[in-house]
Amino acid sequence: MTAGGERVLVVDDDPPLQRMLARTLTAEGFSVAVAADGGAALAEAERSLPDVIVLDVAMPGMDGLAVCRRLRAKGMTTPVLMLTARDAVPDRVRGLQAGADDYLVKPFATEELIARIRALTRRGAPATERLQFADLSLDLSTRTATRGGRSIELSGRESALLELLLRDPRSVLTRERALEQVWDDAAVPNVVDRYVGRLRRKLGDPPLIHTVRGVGFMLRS
Amino acid sequence: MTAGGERVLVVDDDPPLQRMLARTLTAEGFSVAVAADGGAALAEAERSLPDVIVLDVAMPGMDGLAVCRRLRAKGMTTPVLMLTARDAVPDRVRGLQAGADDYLVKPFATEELIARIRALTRRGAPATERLQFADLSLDLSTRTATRGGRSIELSGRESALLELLLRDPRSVLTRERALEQVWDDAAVPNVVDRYVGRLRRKLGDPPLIHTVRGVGFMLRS
DNA sequence: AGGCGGTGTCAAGCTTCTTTCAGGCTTCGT
DNA sequence: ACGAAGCCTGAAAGAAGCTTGACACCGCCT
Repeated sequence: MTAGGERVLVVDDDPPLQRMLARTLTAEGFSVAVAADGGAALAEAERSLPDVIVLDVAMPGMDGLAVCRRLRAKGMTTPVLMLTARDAVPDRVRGLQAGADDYLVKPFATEELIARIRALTRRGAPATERLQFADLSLDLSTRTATRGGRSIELSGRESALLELLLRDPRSVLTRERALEQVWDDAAVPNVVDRYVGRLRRKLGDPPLIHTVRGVGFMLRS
Repeated sequence: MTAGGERVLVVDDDPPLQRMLARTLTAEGFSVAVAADGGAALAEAERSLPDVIVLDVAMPGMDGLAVCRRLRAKGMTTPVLMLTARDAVPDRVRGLQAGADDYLVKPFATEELIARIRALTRRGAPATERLQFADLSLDLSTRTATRGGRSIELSGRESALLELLLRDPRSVLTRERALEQVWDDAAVPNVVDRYVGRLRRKLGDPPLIHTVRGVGFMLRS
């Protein structure tokens, strides 16, 4: 919305489509970066922290679903718009479950693509780098938490979980939601407890992460 | 699913579809309210602050687009999922421009509806459900009561029982009703007394829970 | 190869919650 | 004032759920 326009990362392995998207989006005032495969996409997403990612499902190597899961696992919540050639419902569902925020079937009208990107940037948290609560803060780009001046290195999962807690302090994070957001659906629920434990130890006293028995965990002073 | 499921407002003028949606969503753990036209939808949305609104585009009187615009004009940012029978792109674009967050074309797979609702509820600020009476309030999602600024952690049963009292203050809650609502039918009636006792102790003075001898208990200042 | 950090699994130990019982206490009717 | 009925609460057993140490596995770097 500001002078430079929102930054969009386009991930697609098809050069003509890349060019088309880049041109269209630029013309609409977005500033566009392009990545041609999953690995490049992850690297670029972490480096430049775009406002939206437009992600093709079908790619050689790591496909769009995997890229999206990896992003979420790293704790990135950047809105993802998934592009696919297939229209079968199970695929659409899988896309959303992988953590995508929206879904568009090829071929699409460019107007619609733009409207959807706008909808995502409008509602998405503006790619905040830093989350805070009480004397705790978390820098997502470096995965470093700070508590009372002391800085604490976190692993990917630890940071993703803490982020989830920080995005909604004083409200309960259920195991289900944590599993869904931070892990791929196949993990055993206990893994959440395990990581909560690690975070508690790392974050020190007084405790900030509270258990709500039978429900989940919560951040509160 | 989760203990305090997300609240969904379904707006549709077609009773069979209403029923279908209500049943499906309830089964998935959402708590569902239904409105049959635009006016009712706006009123209900303001009253109950749902977590997501599922909105049919085609309705007599005020249509879905208008409802959505009115919501946004009032400053409500509740995520809106628009339902439509038409698949033409211009309509989809108009929906998103009216401020909808997502769009689904009828007929749709219920799985997909659910996946999309989940994707939307993941972001929105969780309008927490809060019950109040006198200087006492209760947040169901965190099971925390507040009395005169002092916050009090409650266990599952304690919170459920207090909820029941708070939903109907100044009217008598019989043991039978409490057993029926909070316990499975097999418990001995004395459990209720036991829990009333605990609540009284936790909530402190002056007492709010009064005994109505031979009948049950009541909330009153 | 070997070491290392990060991750996922399991099971035992521990804490907290729930329920029951029984005896003391209060209230009500006579 | 007395007895009966009903209410309240301490103690303790049992259940449910959380926490944590130990360990296996993986990918990565040396």
